Formats: sequence, structure tokens, C-alpha cells
Amino acid sequence: MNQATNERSRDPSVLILASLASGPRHGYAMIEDIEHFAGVRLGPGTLYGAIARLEQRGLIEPIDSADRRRPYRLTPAGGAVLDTEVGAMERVVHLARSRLSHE
Amino acid sequence: MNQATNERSRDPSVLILASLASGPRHGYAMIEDIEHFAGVRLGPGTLYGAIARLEQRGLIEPIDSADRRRPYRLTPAGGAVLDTEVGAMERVVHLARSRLSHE
DNA sequence: TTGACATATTACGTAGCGCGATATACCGTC
DNA sequence: GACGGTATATCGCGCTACGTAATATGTCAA
Repeated sequence: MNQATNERSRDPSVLILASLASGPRHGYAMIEDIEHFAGVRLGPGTLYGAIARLEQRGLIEPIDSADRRRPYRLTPAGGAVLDTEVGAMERVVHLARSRLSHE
Repeated sequence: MNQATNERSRDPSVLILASLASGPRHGYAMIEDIEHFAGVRLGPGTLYGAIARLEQRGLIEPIDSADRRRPYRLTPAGGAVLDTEVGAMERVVHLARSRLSHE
């Protein structure tokens, strides 16, 4: 049984990249950061799954830490992808906005 | 073998809603409209699958036509959802932009 | 010590995407 | 009118990522 009244567009990967755009963070901190700026609280599976995929794609990378936290940071490639993504979203946003308004 | 170098954020459902925001359209016309404004050409399975789900959720509805085309239009609920979605995307876009720039 | 919280890992079911193959109707052209 | 191409939609299927929940483990305060 999943969510039924579900609104899309909280694409975990983009949210993670956006979260890391302000500096390195570990998973749990991302959860809270994302919750603040996007109003979505990602579950652990969702988050760490997405993190693993992003790391595999070379868009984020872990940095060492003393404690058991696993901080990550954006790679240059990750920054570029985020930038591209954001540009694409922006275009859709503007088009939808103009279509919605002049209707 | 699926897409590997895949960039997310071309969420078919949002694209369809955005396409219909300028007036009724049938599936095939959406494919081309979306290709123009988003640069993505959705495959038939992707498109008609998403259309069916949107209809089930009451966000779009079919209108009658003489020929074999099946035009759809946004329902009020669909317009509202699109508006909300777009607002959410916009917030993420702005945040990511500001984080990317001042870094 | 105990209990609450922070943090991460794993397992699993499921939905939606992406692709390809297949219909069928329509249109022009010879 | 037959033929080939395009417009338009349907179906089936694999696969991935999402979502949820259960579990581990470390940390800190009382």
C-alpha cells in the first residue's frame, strides 16, 4: 500500500544534490535539511539508496570523518548535473506558469 | 539495458500536465509538444501509461472527438496539482541556484 | 544502567518508467 | 483502388528506484 494522493517532483536525487550544494553533509543531516527547504522527509531507504546511486554515478563523493557519520560532498560533475537539472526544471516551471496564467 | 547516463527531472506526469495547460491535446500531440518545450521525446508506453494514471487520479479527463484521437484536458484538480507542483519545483530551483552561486 | 536520540544498513514489495512490438486508421500518390 | 508511409494508440515486459519498515550501532544524558 503506497501513497495514493501523491504529488511527484520531490525527486530524491535532485534534492540531495541541492542539499549538498551548500557544503558537505552526512545523510541524516540531509534528511533534515531537505525537510526544511522542500517540506519532504525522506525515509532512510529512499535517502541512502539515492546516495549510493549518486556516488556510483560520480556526482557526490564521501569525505572522511572521525565518528560514524558519512559526510558527502558534491563533485564537479555533480555540480554540473545539478545546474543542468535546475535549468531544465526552470524551463518547465516558466512554461507551465505562463500557460496556467494566460488561460 | 536501460539509460545509464540518465538525468532525472523529466517526470512524465508533470510534463503532461504542463502540456495540457495550454489547452486540450491528444497523446501524440503531447509527445511533440513536450519534445518542443522540454527536449524530451516520451515513448508511447511512458506517455500513455502516465496518461492513464493521471486520468485515474482525476487530474485530466478525456473529451469526445470524431476521429480515433483521444484528446484530454486538465481538470480543475489537475490545474491545482500542476500549480502546486510548479511552486515546489520553483522553490527547489531558487534554493539550488542560490546555493550554487554563492559557493 | 537505562533509555532516548542520532545515524546508518538491509530487505522487500511495488509502481512507474523506458523500450519495443503491434495494431489500426488516415492520407497521398501512382 | 492498391500501396506505402505516417499519425495515433495499445500491450507486454524488464528493471530500477522509490517507499516503508525493521534492525543495528553508537552517543549522550539522567
